[in-house]
Amino acid sequence: MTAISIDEQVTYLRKGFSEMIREEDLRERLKLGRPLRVKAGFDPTAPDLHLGHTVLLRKMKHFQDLGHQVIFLIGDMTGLIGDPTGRNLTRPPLSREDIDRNAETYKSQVFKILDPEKTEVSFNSRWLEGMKFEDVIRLCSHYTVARILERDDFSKRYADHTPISVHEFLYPLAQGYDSVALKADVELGGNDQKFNLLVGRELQKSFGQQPQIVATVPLLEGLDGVEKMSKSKGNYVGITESPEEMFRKLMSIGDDLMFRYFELLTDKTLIEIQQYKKAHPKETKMELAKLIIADFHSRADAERAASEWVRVVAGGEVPADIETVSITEPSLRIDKVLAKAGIAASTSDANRLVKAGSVEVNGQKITEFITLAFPGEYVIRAGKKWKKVTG
RNA sequence: GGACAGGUGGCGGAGCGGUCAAUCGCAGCAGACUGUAAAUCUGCCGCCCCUUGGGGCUACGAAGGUUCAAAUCCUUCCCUGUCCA
Repeated sequence: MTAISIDEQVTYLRKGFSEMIREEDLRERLKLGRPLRVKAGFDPTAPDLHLGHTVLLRKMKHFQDLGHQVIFLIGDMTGLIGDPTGRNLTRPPLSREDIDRNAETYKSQVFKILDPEKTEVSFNSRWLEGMKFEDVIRLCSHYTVARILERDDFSKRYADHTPISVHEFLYPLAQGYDSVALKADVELGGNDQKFNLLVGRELQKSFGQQPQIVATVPLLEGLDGVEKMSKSKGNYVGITESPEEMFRKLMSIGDDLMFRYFELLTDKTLIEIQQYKKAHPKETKMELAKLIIADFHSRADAERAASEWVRVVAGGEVPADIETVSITEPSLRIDKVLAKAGIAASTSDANRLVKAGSVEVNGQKITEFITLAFPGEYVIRAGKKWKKVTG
């Protein structure tokens, strides 16, 4: 990897970024011939990583492929503030316990993509926690309110009369200071992080360092194809999910979105993706799902998930891995069973499902409030939810 | 510190003493359709009880109060925004 030319390195790294500030700087930095310190910060809000995170992780991996040092920074301290990016409301701050637990989850998951040998895991509380109020004031003096307000979500919220708490202004400064503390050469982040990343450049200059190169990846749209993929929106595919679950979720995306996923989540070239556009959309989508799943499980798992999907969703047959719920009562009316098994949110909800004629017991559609006797075993379905109930 | 405006279901947003579990839009769920999805159409969309239609309970920032009756009126408090200082 060391023999590779600067041009080749830049070409390899540039692919997949939506913006790089500035490519000339990266070129210069690479000429130093030492491993670059490549930082990417993660807010410890998501207990599980999802495909949206992997767009960035894949780029981090590319730096590692070229021998650079990646710093996986967990923003445990800034998590206490709550990143205002992309929010039109103030985020609720996380508790210390939440943050610690989430951070551990991160660590256990990122190495599905990153090379542990070339990854340094760091926490920004290491330097932020010890700062005195005086230090904070001094840090704040490096930046002006007008410049902070340049950030579009702040100015939008301000214009919309949506509250902005003063502490939220500290977020970009803290994140920028992380780059100073880490002496970062490069910082990677999502498009929405551009402002914060640029603050890092400014602060590094203030602190007498060479400003970091900033590179941003596009934000991955969630399964709905509209909002960005996020845990809280529920439109995500978690990287620890089962192959079957991933398959089902990926097959539910819109046709346009699948090409976007090909581009950002697989190693297929743009030319190959063009070819896919001519193929059958369903077959293509299945291929996409298999490719993605193979990254986190195995090719065999992916194939298995595919055939399971064909059997269950296309064929309407009973899924292989349905959850079993046990009932202790000697007999229970169907609406109670639905609620108890988690198929319906409440018995009222179960009521509606029965009346809507969407409940099946052992393959038979039911229209009346039958009572199930236990001990016994029933396979119950309503919509896409299946449960096996025993007692 | 002062003056004004406002806080309604996951979100947006009606209602302004009874007919309000609360119009409507979005989101969500289910059914039909299909190449999976989307789109479209239909139904549902607080909780509990009996049930193909009813009954009860809890809700409209919080707490009190007026009234036969309040999301709707009064008081205090909390929160948000705007303008002035």
